Amino acid sequence: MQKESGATSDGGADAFAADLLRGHTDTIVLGVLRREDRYGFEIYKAIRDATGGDYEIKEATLYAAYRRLVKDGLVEAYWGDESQGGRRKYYRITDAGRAVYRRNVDAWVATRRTIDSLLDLKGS
Amino acid sequence: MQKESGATSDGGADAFAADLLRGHTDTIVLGVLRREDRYGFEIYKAIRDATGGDYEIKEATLYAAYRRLVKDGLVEAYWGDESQGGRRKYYRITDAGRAVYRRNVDAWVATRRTIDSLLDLKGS
DNA sequence: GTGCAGTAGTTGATCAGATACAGTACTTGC
DNA sequence: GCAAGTACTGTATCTGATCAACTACTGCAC
Repeated sequence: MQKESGATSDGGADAFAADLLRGHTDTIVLGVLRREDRYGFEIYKAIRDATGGDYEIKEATLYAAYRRLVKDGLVEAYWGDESQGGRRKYYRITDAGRAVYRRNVDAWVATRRTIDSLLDLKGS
Repeated sequence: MQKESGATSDGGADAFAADLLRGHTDTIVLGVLRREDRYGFEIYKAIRDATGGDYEIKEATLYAAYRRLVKDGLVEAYWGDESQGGRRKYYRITDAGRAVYRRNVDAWVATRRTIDSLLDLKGS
């Protein structure tokens, strides 16, 4: 964060730092997959669109997250129908993934409360 | 994050990952200093106590943050009265620091909203 | 029919923040 | 005297995010 905090300088309208979501990427991906299987690029677009486009998790970041999630057994990957040409790798959340997701949501709620209290923010 | 996500394994009661606050440390420190000057260890204790003790930002993390904030001109450091023995380095927030703090709080609110919507959390 | 934009996936190098670990130095209580 | 707590600092390492590049296919405009 604070890449732009040259304090007196800096060009004002900084599209808010993506670093602020750091650590939550895995949970966000699990959250998207919780409803239905999706392929990588689709998840990328879903996240980008869900935030009105002013925010995106970079592709490289997401593909790294997929690798991590597969390695940890939280999601499973399988290739989609390639007859149409463009290959698509789909991801499916596992039971272990759902369990971790629930725990991470709880952790997020706790984190949110912690930061809010440290910044003296009560409601929105 | 997810250091403990051995999925099927892992010992359950993981005190929530400090990594989740990653990127917010500077803002939290500025938030503490916004009211009055404090010395390093005092800020550490304030954060630790404010979260009921189940969470802490490690000393090394905070001292690294202080260095960063001073370097960026967001806080100023000065040595306290050493006649009493124990040396204490106090930190004072600058005008630039207050400006960055306000911007970062806005960024945090936006981030919070973004994650909430991605995780389908409406209220608390 | 070539080039370009968009879709889709992937990798290697690098950066920065958080942490572990280790250390210095002083104070207080036993 | 010595252990525990206060207070500050530096170095090394880990990890997640990002950049920059790459492969490969599709569809469209020129």
